[in-house]
Amino acid sequence: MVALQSALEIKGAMNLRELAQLLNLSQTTVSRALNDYPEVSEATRKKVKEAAQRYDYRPNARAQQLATGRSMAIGHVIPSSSQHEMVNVVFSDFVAGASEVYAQHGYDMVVSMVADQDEMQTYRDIAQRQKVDGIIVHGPIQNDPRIPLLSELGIPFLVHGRSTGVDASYSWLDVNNRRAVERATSYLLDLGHRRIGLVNGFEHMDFAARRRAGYLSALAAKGVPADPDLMTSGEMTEPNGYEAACAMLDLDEPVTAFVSSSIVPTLGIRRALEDQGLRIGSDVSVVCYDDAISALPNGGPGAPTYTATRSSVRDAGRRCAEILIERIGNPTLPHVQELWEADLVLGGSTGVAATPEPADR
Amino acid sequence: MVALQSALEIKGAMNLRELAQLLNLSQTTVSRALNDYPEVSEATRKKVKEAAQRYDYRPNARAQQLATGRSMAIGHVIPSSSQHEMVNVVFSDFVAGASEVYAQHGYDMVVSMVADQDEMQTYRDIAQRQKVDGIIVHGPIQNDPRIPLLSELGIPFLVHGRSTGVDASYSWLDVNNRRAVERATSYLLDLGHRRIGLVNGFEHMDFAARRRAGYLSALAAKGVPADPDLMTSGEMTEPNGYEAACAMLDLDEPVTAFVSSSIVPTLGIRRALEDQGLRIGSDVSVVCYDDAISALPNGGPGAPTYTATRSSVRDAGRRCAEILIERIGNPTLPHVQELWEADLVLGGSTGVAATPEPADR
DNA sequence: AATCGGCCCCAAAGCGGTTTGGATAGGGAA
DNA sequence: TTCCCTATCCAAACCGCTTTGGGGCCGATT
Repeated sequence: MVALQSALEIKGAMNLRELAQLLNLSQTTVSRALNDYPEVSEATRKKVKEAAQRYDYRPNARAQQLATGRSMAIGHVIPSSSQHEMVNVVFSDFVAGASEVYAQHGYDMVVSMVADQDEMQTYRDIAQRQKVDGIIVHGPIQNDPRIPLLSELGIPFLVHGRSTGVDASYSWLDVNNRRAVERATSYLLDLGHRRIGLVNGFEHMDFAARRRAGYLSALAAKGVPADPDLMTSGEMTEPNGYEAACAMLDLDEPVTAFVSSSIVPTLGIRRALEDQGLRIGSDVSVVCYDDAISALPNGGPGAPTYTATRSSVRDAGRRCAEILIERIGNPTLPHVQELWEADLVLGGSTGVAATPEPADR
Repeated sequence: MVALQSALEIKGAMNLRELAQLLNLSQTTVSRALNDYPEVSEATRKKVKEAAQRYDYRPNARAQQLATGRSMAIGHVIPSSSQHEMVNVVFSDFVAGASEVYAQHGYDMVVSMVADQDEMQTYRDIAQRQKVDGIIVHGPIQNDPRIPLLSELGIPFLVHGRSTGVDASYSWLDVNNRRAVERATSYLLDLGHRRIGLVNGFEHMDFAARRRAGYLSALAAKGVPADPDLMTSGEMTEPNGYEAACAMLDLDEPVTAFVSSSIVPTLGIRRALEDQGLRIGSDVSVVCYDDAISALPNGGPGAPTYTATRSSVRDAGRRCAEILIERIGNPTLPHVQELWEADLVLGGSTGVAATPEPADR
């Protein structure tokens, strides 16, 4: 006893065998007592749990994982190409939501950021080496090869977003990006705007392509021709928003309104407008896609709230985690496909078009 | 052979025993061949590696972890209290840097976001259950209890930042926050500013306390009294920057310059200045602490580059990962303590004080 | 020819849990 | 009293890999 005590002090950790020995019980019984199996008497269970508490016994996770066949971890692979798109700001809020749910269910989150060319290999590795029990796929592109790969590998996964062009059925959670931007654009058209600039993310990304489609569809519905000069796509950064806005404001027929893909490039758009002495809302309207990021909220004290299509990426993270955990528990469940509608929140950044005359060149 | 083939197709994965059987070799030999042990002939090694390749064999990570006693993973625990401080923007860039290095060394990154009251338990759990081989401590506060805890648990760890008040020696990497802000403040004083506002993060965070100390020290050196009205601390968000700036601009003796803790609140400061029709650089000077965040770079096309103390948080992430991995390899190494100096980059956001008269009340 | 030392390879024992297939004892039914 | 059943516990197998401690085999040494 004393020997064990001091061994404990030295080792700092204790294993099941030692604990069982200490209690004069078998490992089986101790394990069952701790895991609330019924074939242990209440008296014994109590004794065991008390001892576990006193000696601060915690089962070795690695051994547990091997024995149970579960890793109790969920993988997030982030391609480094989409670092600017994903990693910053948006991704971290998503992760915050997801990990909340993971913690509740005892899951860990393993994040790999990986170079593009290694990406498929990384998925293979993660799945076949059984590092995780499930995977969340971020930033799907059109015809995303990761989806058939993961289906083939047979590991539960969930796509945050969707991938047009992928035939197979899979689980996903997406915001209706097309509809959101369609409504935003429509709204601007209703206000009389005819020169509406789209500051989009990279359009090989599925969400960006859908947003573009929504933009075009709204224009088409009102019979307004699309103008390539009014559509840009690129990294969703502040400087990119600025440059795009400058270019569109310098056109012969400048834009009178913007649809922006995120609050971050919108900061750049605002800066461009200020440079030209234009006022948001009255001179030029801006609608942005608002992911409800905590560090950069839309609105707040004294801030002009942007008219925005809003959908919380943190909530999405939470829900994605829930769905995936459920699928891990029962992989034969039919695929979950959730399409969220974004709110269109009216703010002070939009107003009727200043010069309604369509300026016949 | 044919039977094994089809079994492979069904299972999707193959284990060492099966591979060994297929090759008419023992598991020992196969394992040694794959892991480049010398006691295997080149011919055999070649055969084994080819077979492994052909059957796409990958060792089960869980079994490997149990057998080797290493998890090949590094833990990051982020207290949810500092979500706004850490998780967003800054944290994700740090992680991007770190995971680059992890990938090179075959380590995985496990991230836990956890409620404050559970934090210590989480560390205990992670360490004793051996989920990871090392831990990076984020957002140290003054007298941070995590440091003695982790020392006691005997798991290699590295603090990003430092913790004043902790006696024991430990490994850390920090930026000289005090010096950086001291220099920034000094610079503003040299330009003739006497009413300099400090928009700081929460000052129980160690880095924020040090920055305040640097601010105060610069004032003291020039004999300028500190004014509590000119010092705020809080979340490093846009709205907070705005509110702090507004309050300081509304004082009887308003500020003529700001020292800001991050690019994010600086966005709010800029907004406050615009509201009052004040121009950055000429009317009011701003120096900010720039973590070189990719989505919100300082400067860029057409952007006024802020005068800033700059230090890349992504580089810090990279270096932290390197140090920790080294410590994991050899835990008896003396503690590494790296203090980085931040650059003071001059930009367009600072200028001589507009009204040099100290306004004797 | 007998011994020795490398070189290759193998069987088996871990790693630290969970889970299977009994064994034992005590209580109730016949 | 005898028999059976249930409640409780245990020894051993197992998860899939690494690593220890040999054991042949072969050419070289004496």
